[in-house]
Amino acid sequence: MGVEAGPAREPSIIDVARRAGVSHQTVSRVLNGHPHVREGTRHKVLSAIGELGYRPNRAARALVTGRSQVLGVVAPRTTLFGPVSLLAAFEEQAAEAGFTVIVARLRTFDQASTGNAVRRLLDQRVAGMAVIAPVASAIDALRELPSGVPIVTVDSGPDRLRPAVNVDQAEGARLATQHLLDAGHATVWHVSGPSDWFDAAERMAGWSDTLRRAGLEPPPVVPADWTSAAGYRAGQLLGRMPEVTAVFAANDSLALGLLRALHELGRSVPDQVSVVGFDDIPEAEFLVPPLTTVRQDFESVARQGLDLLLAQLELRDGQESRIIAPVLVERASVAPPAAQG
Amino acid sequence: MGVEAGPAREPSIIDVARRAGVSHQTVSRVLNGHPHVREGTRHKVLSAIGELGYRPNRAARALVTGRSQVLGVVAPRTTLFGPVSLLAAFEEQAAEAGFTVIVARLRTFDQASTGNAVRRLLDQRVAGMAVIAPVASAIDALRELPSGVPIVTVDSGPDRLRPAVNVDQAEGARLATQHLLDAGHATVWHVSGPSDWFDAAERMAGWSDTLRRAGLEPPPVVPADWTSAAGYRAGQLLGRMPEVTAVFAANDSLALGLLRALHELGRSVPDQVSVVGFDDIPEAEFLVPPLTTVRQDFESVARQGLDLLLAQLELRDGQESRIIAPVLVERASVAPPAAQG
DNA sequence: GGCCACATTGTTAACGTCAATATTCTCTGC
DNA sequence: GCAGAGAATATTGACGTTAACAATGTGGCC
Repeated sequence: MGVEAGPAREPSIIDVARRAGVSHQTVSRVLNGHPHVREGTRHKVLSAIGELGYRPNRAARALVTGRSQVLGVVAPRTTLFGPVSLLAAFEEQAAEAGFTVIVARLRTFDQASTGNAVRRLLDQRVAGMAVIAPVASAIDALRELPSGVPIVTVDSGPDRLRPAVNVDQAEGARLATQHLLDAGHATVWHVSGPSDWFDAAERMAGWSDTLRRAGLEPPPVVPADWTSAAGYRAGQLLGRMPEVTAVFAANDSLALGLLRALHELGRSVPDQVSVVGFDDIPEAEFLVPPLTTVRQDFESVARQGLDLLLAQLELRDGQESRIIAPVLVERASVAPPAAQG
Repeated sequence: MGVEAGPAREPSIIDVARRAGVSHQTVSRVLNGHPHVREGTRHKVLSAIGELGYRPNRAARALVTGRSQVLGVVAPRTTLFGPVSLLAAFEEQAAEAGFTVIVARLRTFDQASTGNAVRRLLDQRVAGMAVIAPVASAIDALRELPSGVPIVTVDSGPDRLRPAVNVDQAEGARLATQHLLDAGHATVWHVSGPSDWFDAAERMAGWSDTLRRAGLEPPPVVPADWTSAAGYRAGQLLGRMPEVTAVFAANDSLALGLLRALHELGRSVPDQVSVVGFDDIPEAEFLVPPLTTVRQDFESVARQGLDLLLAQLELRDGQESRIIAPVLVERASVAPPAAQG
């Protein structure tokens, strides 16, 4: 049957054309769903493709069209629940929309690393970029960069220059703080995230605004980072202050460390101290006590971010920034303050 | 100065050549570090590259060479600490080695989804693939697939057919179990992960082997998945059994749920019940009590996995499977059994 | 039955790069 | 100062695809 024993080159559009008895351009038309292909012809081509196990060469396609079906994502190199969830959701949804995703990981958010990450993605000729860089300096670095491609910032704070998708962090903080006030607490203390993170700043702002709006002067913030260790230290501090009856922790890991410190100090939660976290990590429900917290819908953030990016790519409408509302998840770590302060 | 107002086409190797006053092939030689380029020429080319902001077109390069600097990873679509850490480490190290990584996420591990994921990566003409699919069925699916490219399985169990990198899960379980026995417990109970996961099976095997080697018949396994919810349910069961004084949980999330249940049942940890987890999630140290657990070095797993893959790509030595030893992290959740059982 | 419109197919020329093959320098040795 | 051997550079031709354009077929209408 004239079988050549070649070095197993992958079949090309030409091989398919030969087998189907048409020109390679007709194959291309079938591949790209162009009109004006007779049904019988289309069928012949399709079966040739099947028999040969042909798969289009994306490099060749990208070369000739100058476009790629690749999206880049800049994401922090961390195992924090928020960024991880968001990234996974974005990757999954981009794949469903037919895009390939490449990720540039960021260990630090300084100008140089951010610039390098973006350049790496640009080197890959990505069609567009989503930036998950929840730190102001990283977003600033973007400003300096000659982009050339559409960029969306996701969960990285509002941006006057680019479309952005964000969870309303301040609103989440408001929900948490107000919930504690509504339970009857005289005021609410706050253990904050690292101050250069946008979410941390917004949560802090939402917290203090809520207090002020209730006619209260916010107590001093306990600064921390996102770790349980920092939460533990904060708890050792706050737990020794009898006037502290309600604490809003900037995320669930902090709250977890806080709970441990309060426990060690013999301060019962929620009887003596109420605690609210942020994120709703899968473990939150099973802490002692089950943690009241604020949930962010990362699926939705990812979907909106992708949609925003695609809107830019396709030059269609819907390029305005979007805000996602968080939601309070009530569990057992909040109660009215004990009668005797 | 003869500036053309074109549609801002990206500069090509030809533009660089023109600017440097050499042929495009010379530019190519400089780009690829070939010998026989005069120092002065190299310098001219390099500055032309800088002035033009030229970046090589990878699509063109991939097209002509038939190779790509892209690695594919199949990874579960989850926020579990283990897979997430491993994936992040692999991505980072691959990037350092000059490779681009694309990830195919797996929601379920059945033959069909695994096949699709692999095919998606193959469509992208990846040079090699790392598979993080800690479930037997997924690894089986690989066997059916015409690969064409080197594949390494990582943290997915030993594989007779392919090189693999794994943490010695059984050894980790042995460390945990033996540690509890050494503390004086009569036996050790086990809350297992989902039985189709390789790690879960190995940890169970390591646990029961250790008991048998100590002359003990393993008590019934409490089956669970990886979630805190399942750990909580297991704890409600085990906590009611006075003879249970030591529990090895297949991961830290399970242990966390377990701790809550024990706490609710008034069983003190570690005074009445000792608990050991697995993974050493960042929160483990701040649970009540701080959790003794087994740490896996995912950085190292990723490094070995990448190295194994590159060894195959470059047809060099070092293609044998590798095993990474886990390590016991002692904290406060283990103590000798109470005097009165 | 001839002509026109349009549907269908084919042909040719890029896209940017590297490999293979020429060509032109630049020495070295005598 | 000329041959010959390399070194250094240039020229040409793929790679697999799509776009632009050219060519052919097909039917309807008068």
